[in-house]
Amino acid sequence: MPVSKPESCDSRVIAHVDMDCFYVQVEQRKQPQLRGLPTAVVQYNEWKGGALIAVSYEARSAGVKRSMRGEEAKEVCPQIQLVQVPVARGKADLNGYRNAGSEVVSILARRGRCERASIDEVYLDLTDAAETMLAENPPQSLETMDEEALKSHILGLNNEDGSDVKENVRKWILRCNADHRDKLLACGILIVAELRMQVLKETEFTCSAGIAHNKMLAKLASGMNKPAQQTVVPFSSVEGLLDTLPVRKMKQLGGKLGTSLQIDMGVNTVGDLLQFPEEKLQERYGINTGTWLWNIARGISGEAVKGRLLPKSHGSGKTFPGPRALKTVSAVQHWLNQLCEELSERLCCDLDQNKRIAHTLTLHARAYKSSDSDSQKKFPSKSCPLRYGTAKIQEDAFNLFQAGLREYIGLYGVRTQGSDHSGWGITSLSVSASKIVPIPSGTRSIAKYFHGQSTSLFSSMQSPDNLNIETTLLSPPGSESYLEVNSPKPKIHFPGEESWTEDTMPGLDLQEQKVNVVKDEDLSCSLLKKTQDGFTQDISPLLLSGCFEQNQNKQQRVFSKDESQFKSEHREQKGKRLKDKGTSSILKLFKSYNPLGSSSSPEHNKTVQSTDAQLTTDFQARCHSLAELSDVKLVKESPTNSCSYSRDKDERRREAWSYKLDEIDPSVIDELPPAIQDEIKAWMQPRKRPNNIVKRGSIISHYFSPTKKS
DNA sequence: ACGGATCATACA
DNA sequence: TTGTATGAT
Repeated sequence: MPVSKPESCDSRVIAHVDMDCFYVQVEQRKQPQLRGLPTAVVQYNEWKGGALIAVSYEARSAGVKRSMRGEEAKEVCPQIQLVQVPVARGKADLNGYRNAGSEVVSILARRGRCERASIDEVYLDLTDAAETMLAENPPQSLETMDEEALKSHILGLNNEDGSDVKENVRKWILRCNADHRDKLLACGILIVAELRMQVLKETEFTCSAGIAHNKMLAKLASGMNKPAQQTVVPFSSVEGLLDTLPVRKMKQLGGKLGTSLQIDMGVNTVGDLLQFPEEKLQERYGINTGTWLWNIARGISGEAVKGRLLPKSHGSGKTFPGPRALKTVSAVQHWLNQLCEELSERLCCDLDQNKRIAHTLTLHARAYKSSDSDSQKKFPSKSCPLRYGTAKIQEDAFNLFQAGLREYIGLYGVRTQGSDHSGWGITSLSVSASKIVPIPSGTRSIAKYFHGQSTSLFSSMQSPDNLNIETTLLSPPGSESYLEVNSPKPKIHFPGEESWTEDTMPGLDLQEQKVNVVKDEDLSCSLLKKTQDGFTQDISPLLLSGCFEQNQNKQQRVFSKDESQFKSEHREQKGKRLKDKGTSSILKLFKSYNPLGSSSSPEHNKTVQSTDAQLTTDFQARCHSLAELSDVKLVKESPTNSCSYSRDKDERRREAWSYKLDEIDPSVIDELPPAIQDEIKAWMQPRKRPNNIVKRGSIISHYFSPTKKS
């Protein structure tokens, strides 16, 4: 599982920053009267007071532990304040925590490459910042030092009794005779201390950090002194640290691999690993894992800090434990609809804020069958191309579920028809969106060029007639749904499944179907909200014009053209772009290259036909997605969920932009038609000069301000 | 048949 | 590529 990578440089400065009981802090910021009190965040209050998912340090002192139930926590600590996770659509809603995590990331990313490792953790590569500081402003020259830096814990620094600990730390940091690596770490201490103070000042959240020469050690260190402290691992203390460290404390060794090391190899501490030759470990655990084990025993870990501030996938899921297992297909459909609503909303947020499009929709489910205890894991996950629009995602997810169900039932050769429903149930459902890529850079500016903003579009699109056109496509509940469910036109093909018919499609009991009405208020992109609020509409033109066009004349679509047609059409559009104001010429362009054709066709194949050698599949995929985007349904916004940050919205958006722009893959541009390339290059020109983020932001806002033309 | 909901990554 | 398994928080 773990893979060893060559150590790129043995004196990197890596930090791991971990928020302290993050969910609790988020809730305490919302309710400041909870600060300082023993507090826990709990979800699903129905059963035994709900499960604790975050516990404040005051509560921990009182003996409250994570994965206690709420009632249990009350027994141990009667004064404990239990705060429930927000619920939306009948499930836990973590958006508040995600957004709070984004606030933190945007601060921590200021001094070096930043990798968002989870909702409340990041890795930082501060090597460059530390080297720069060492060259220009070495710690030795410091006359004052932040209190926060002085509170650092430095592993291996012996604190003799009676000696002033902070004074020792100060001396260690200022030490002139330190080797280069220690000096770099000293700079890291100062940088991280400053970052943590900025986080506290700007978000009111405390965090802990580890500072070391690689990710593994930094991660290890960040957990050693919590909360609100930082720990440093100098090179000289690595051996002693690992020697007595239980293997399961090491990241990646907390599961089966760690257990195997203990049981099969008698390895209890990381130090115990040292006695095994590399070949022995490779022989037992494979070449990659073996090498990795041999390296980590020596404190070697070459894993790079990835520059990634955003998640690579979005998922929405829910479990239905035991008695709450879903027993009817329409119950499954109902919950799938809820999950897909949430997913769709988050995809819209991502598109709005980060200009990214997801390409793959995946459904995962778990099922149990009472007779077979092992049947839990076997429900297959299925995926398909992702089409934007809540109703489409719902439709596709449901089809994926049915496909999985057929396979699952086939696997067990079950043929229950109605009678034997009691042994069956779906115990978990989740939908996720992956393969998220940035929108090709030039497209937006070009689309913007083609149509000026038209605020009037909004009102027309929000008129009731334009809403819920697609909801009728969803099979209605009740008996009709039954038929639909049990003899579906297989929209997704699975090998070896051709022979299945409705006779062998028994499925779950349906007699107790509860009507699940597709709600009229759907959730929409915040881009609508923002524009209504008078905020910038910077990404709107492409989307809105696409939606507008779809609503105007849905049938008008063009399929399969070759590249010459693609190009000539582009030239044509470019020639008369002024006349095209209000229609989405660029979108037509992209649609014409949608290899899957119109989404109104129920058939979407799993395999993309890449017969067209002119364009790379990557570009085709992007065209496809852009075409699909035009089908986004526009509807009213739910008041419960806004995906914008709570503060400094505009500023953060701009920050997100400068980050994204840096990430544009130049090769993408090369794949565009020459004429478009020119436009993009002209557009990208100015931002090459400044290396300063503030300056860059202003340039970007110049180019993207809705009031100016590019 | 509860540690729930999300994420990431390696491997076949 | 898709689906599975593992691991972490």
